[in-house]
Amino acid sequence: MPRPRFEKLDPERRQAILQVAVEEFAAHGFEAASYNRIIERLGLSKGALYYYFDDKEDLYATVLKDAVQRLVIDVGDLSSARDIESFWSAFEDWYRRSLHAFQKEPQAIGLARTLVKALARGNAAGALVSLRRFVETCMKELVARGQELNAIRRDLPDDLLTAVLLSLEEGIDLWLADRIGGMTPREIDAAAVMLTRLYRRIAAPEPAAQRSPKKRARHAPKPR
Amino acid sequence: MPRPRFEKLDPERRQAILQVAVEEFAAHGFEAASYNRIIERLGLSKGALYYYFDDKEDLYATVLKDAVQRLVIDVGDLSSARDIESFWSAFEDWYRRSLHAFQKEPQAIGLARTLVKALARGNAAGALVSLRRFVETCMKELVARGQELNAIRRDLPDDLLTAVLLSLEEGIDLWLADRIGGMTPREIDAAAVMLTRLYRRIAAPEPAAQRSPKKRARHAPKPR
Amino acid sequence: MPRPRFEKLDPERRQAILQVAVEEFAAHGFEAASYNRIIERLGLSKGALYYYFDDKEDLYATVLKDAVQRLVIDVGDLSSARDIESFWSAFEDWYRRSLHAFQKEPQAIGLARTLVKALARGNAAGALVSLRRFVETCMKELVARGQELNAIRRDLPDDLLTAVLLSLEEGIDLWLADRIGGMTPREIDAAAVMLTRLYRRIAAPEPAAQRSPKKRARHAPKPR
Amino acid sequence: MPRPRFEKLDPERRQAILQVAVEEFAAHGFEAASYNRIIERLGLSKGALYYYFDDKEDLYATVLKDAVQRLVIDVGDLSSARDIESFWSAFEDWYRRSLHAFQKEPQAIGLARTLVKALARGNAAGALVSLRRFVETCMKELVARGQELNAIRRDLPDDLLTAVLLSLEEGIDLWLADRIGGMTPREIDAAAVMLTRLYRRIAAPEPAAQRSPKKRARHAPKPR
DNA sequence: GATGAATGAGTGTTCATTCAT
DNA sequence: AATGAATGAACACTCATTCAT
Repeated sequence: MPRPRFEKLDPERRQAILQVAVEEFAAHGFEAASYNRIIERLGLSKGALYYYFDDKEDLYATVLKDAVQRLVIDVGDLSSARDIESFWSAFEDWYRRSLHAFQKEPQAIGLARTLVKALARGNAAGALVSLRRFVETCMKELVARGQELNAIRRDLPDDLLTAVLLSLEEGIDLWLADRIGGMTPREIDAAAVMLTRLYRRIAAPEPAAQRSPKKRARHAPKPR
Repeated sequence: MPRPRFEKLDPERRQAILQVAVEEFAAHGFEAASYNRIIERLGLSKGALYYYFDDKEDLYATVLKDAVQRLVIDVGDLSSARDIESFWSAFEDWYRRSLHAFQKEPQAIGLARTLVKALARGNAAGALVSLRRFVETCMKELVARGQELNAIRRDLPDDLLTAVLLSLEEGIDLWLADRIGGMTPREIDAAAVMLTRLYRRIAAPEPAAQRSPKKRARHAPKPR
Repeated sequence: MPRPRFEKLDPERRQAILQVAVEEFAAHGFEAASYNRIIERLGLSKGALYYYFDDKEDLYATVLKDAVQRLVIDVGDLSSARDIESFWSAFEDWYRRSLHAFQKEPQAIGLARTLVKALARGNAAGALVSLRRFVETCMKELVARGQELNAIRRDLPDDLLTAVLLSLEEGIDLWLADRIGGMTPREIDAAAVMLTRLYRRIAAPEPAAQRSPKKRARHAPKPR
Repeated sequence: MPRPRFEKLDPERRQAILQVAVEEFAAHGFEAASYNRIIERLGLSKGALYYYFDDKEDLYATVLKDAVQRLVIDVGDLSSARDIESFWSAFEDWYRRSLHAFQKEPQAIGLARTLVKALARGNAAGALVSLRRFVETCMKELVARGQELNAIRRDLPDDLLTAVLLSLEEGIDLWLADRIGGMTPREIDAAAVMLTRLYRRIAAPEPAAQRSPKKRARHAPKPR
């Protein structure tokens, strides 16, 4: 399903194909992207791309997987965190490195924005399935680790927390897309701090236990 | 521009048309929705729908406007708030009433999710323009009022705050879409409280001034 | 065929209908003109125009006939001409008066341009037939009278002469359309003179007999 | 833009396509011609013609360019003319050769008639642009050369002269369309002479200087 | 007399995909 | 291994015209 002999292509050609595909998918999303347009822009024959990829979806999945591999490297460090602050500073560190990576290919941000929608499609039947599993796994591990350390709340339904974090990412990406290209390294560092705090705001546990119980009761009766 | 003689149709027929259109747009978003499919599912002839609507966009705008009128009633109460807590409790109240309204037609939540994307299209030239202006105005007034009362932060770039709030709404809608249909009134009340707190988390000002400055400095160096 | 009860309408309403129709046909020609657009712009019901006119073609024919009646008044004076010069000066006089008439409704020039093409259509089956006969008759009489007086050549096949004169009119109309609106009465008089001379150039007999016979023989052996 | 891989088709097939397209465009003009009808008459699938041509306009432009290349060969000889008579006899010579060429594919005359209208369309944005430039250049050079030699008048506004010459061509083409197919070579030679004289009548300078000034004044007061 | 809802074939164009070579 | 010609359903949208009321 993924891609049979695409791997054997010389890397240069391979990159060229992925590059054009990234642009198309980033600009229009999966559904509205045109396989034909990609082929045309690449200047290769109609059958050629079908020789490398089963499908529009297969190409999309490949593009995504490639981008993920290049950009979202080493999320794993988070597992070394030992308390709340070290968890979030590890997150911030990873996020900062990610932003720097993204700055080098800003159109990949557009790609990331399409991800959520594409994975949500019920018909993500083919090649996207494994990618979705991968993303979900990463997410779950990150959340689980955070919850272990009391860095991430437990009071929200799991899928709501997930949905909210993903959509937050989407909104941030939308905002970043137009700006990251023109940012200085300094500004990117600052953005990483600022945006991490956004994630933390959403994800952190209720302050209840740490503050006076009265106060919490006053303005935020517990859900459910 | 909006819709010429559609108003005069007997309400039953009118609702039937809007109902099918809502389903299509909610399921696929504006771009991917098929005017043809709507016609087909309604069982009427090709030109018939064009007799009522100028355009695919016109139909979409009509569907949206109709939904907005039925569902997003009286946001205005927020302006009566006098301090932070009354602002958020007014918000919560409005949100709860909205959720109850949405429960009666759960597919409208899908519609709402398409809104942001559709309005973002630069070419929202025709019938959507006034709707976009309306939504933007509402949003701005709400934020402005909140900031006046110190209920909403001022430290984020305006457009980032907007983007984040809108995407949060999208994520919540996605989560709600599958669930709201089966909720009891009680559960809806609880959800309103819980979700309002999510918005508040994102939107509230930094606690800095109210707490000991050291604490803030420890885990959240100010952005920029 | 022509139009059943359209005549009974109060003149104001009648003129309004014709006015809009003129604009549409002048702007797009018969084929590309849209009956629907005319109806829409008039703001009346779909069936209404079909109540007055059998057909798109019927409306077009009516519009033309009306314009002809208002604008091409009294060509008849030409028959009073007694020699070559008086023929052409009568022509010039008529042409000048026509131009002044056209200046008051410049869009009618656009209409005139569509005439030739529309009449040429083999399928001018319906209402256009009588109009075509009328135009042809006028033309024939004018040419016949001119030939009687030796003001118009006899050496060309009849239909070629006709075709050439009509197309000349078309070219001139095309040129006039953009300009006549902004002309002073003086300029219109001058244009009438200039343009009459164009028609005369094409239509006048070969100078042969009046000049030395050698010259003619040298460069223009008679056709057929 | 023009046509990508259409050139590589085996000439037979290529000609078949162009032939059908010529017929359609010649019969209806660009706007009213139906791309669908062409496809249908060719018996190929919907997308097939779009494989060869970007557009309806692209097909039309291709058809025109092809016809121009085969038919309007070597206008250039006119530049060798040294005086009035040699200018017009060169013109006549070129015209005769053109007519002989046209006789072999009489429907191309219908095509030529559509040319002017199509080029006049303001939106001749795409493939037609270069063709329009070519035609305009030819025309301008011809007129300029004629004026240099005093073979062509200078007393008319440029655009009027152009409009009149083009429309004359249109009228002549209309007349020729039905007849050229059945003409003998002899008749074609005669027609070339006759028609050249028509062009000359329109285009030649006023005889003023050669005759007594009184005479001219009598029947033709100068325009403007 | 007059309406206006309805028709359905038509327009040009794009789509992802297949398959004989 | 690779091509590129071909497909045909789908797209949004317009057309002149009809007919029950």
